[in-house]
Amino acid sequence: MTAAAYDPAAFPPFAVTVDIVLLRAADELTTLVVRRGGEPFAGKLALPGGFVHVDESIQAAAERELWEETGVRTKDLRDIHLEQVGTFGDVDRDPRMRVVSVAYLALTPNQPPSVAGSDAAEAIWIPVREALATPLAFDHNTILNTCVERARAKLEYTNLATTLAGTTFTLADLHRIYEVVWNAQLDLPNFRRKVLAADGFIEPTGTKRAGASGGPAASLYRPGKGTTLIPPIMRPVTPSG
Amino acid sequence: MTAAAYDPAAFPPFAVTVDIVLLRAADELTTLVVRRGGEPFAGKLALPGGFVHVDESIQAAAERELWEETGVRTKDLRDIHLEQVGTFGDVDRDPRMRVVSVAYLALTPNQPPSVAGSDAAEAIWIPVREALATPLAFDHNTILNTCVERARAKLEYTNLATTLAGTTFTLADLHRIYEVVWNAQLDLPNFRRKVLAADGFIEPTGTKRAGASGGPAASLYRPGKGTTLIPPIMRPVTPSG
DNA sequence: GTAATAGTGTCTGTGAGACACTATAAA
DNA sequence: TTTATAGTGTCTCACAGACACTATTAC
Repeated sequence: MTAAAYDPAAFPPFAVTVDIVLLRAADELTTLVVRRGGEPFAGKLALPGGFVHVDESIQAAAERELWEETGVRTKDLRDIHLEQVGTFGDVDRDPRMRVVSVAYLALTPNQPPSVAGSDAAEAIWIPVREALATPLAFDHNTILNTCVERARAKLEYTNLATTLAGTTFTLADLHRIYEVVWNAQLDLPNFRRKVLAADGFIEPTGTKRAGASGGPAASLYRPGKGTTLIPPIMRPVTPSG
Repeated sequence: MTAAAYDPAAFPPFAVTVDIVLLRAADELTTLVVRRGGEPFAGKLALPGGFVHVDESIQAAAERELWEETGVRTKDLRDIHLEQVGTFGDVDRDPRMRVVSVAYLALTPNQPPSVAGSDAAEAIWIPVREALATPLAFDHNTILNTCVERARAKLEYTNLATTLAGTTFTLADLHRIYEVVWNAQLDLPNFRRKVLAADGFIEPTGTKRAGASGGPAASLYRPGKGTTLIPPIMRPVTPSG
């Protein structure tokens, strides 16, 4: 990084974009994609995203795009999770010019806010399984796969699952989220004990919520103050996801 | 990411760089820095790095810079570890223009290859502890800290430590590396059993190496085929690093 | 011999997983 | 009453950590 290299005429013309993998835990793990109008990859599904402005940080660009394209604001719902996952910069990933894309993982509760942004009319929720089986635009299959794997891994040792659960939730809700994201079965009694034993993971609200089809009302919890889970909740070996 | 946004006149002028955090486990965890000649931050220490060329991938740029600035080739020594950690893109991180930097973590054995690259004359190995206590150029303190934390975390559940150990090593060598990187004490007998029980972590070479000051000759091992450690080797709680 | 290191044995506490069981409420 | 869910109890196995102990080599 010598001073000479900073000659404005010398540096190569790069464009920098952000791409957002927004996930929610419906009946299965689901992500938001948009259908592309123009070339290249016209008609193909793509991750929501866009250019980083010259006067905003990359993180700010990710927040802005999340809002513009999906209607999700990071300030909503006691802070949506938005996390940088990696940067994808192969030479030919965009056929028209050199574009470096920074991928972000975003998580939202299963009751997503109204999708009302400017580009959001094109937004479609589809199962991750289905999206990965479809050829997406650019290298978005790789990006999606990387972000989903990150999300799965972080459920083990962080309280990220509470972001997918919302402001209040039952232990059965949280259990379902783990099963959906990991596509695995977890013993509910053991899960309860583990979660309750993990310091700072969740806090009791003192209220209860009646179930839909019989059974006692379940205690409601809210996310705890902690962020790392000690001990972690480990994925079953050989997950089928 | 609409087609109109691709107007060559419209996209903002970004420069993209890579910065390398190269670590080795000497008496303590040590990193390679360079002293800056020109402004800004003239005379300050900085991470080695440089511009991504327009015709090379970001990963390729990281490999090239690692070679040019530190003399380390990823092909050497059964593949030096080189891994993308994160991208730093605050608006004012470079006072002259908008520069987005992709940070890479590189690990090398304690016998570093001859530092013989073009810019390598300026390269200095200093303890990470010391580097973090020094104001480095740009946001390199943040980058260094992030990369070191990544390295520490990955020792838990990957065989990354073997990259710091070299082609052959004793269990005592590997033990020392964990203690140095984590700045913690680990019970050697238990460490031995854990490492030997982890499938694919290390393989016996069948040879032995005599110690420096007494004691029986120690068995030599080489890195195993596996990459993930099951079960993981957990850091002691409240590490002092 | 003494000192240092390689390597083994063994005990204890904790936690993961399996699963039986009780309690409560809707239909 | 039946069915579904909330929540508890308990047993077993595996492993982490502590630490005593033996074996081998340099000096």
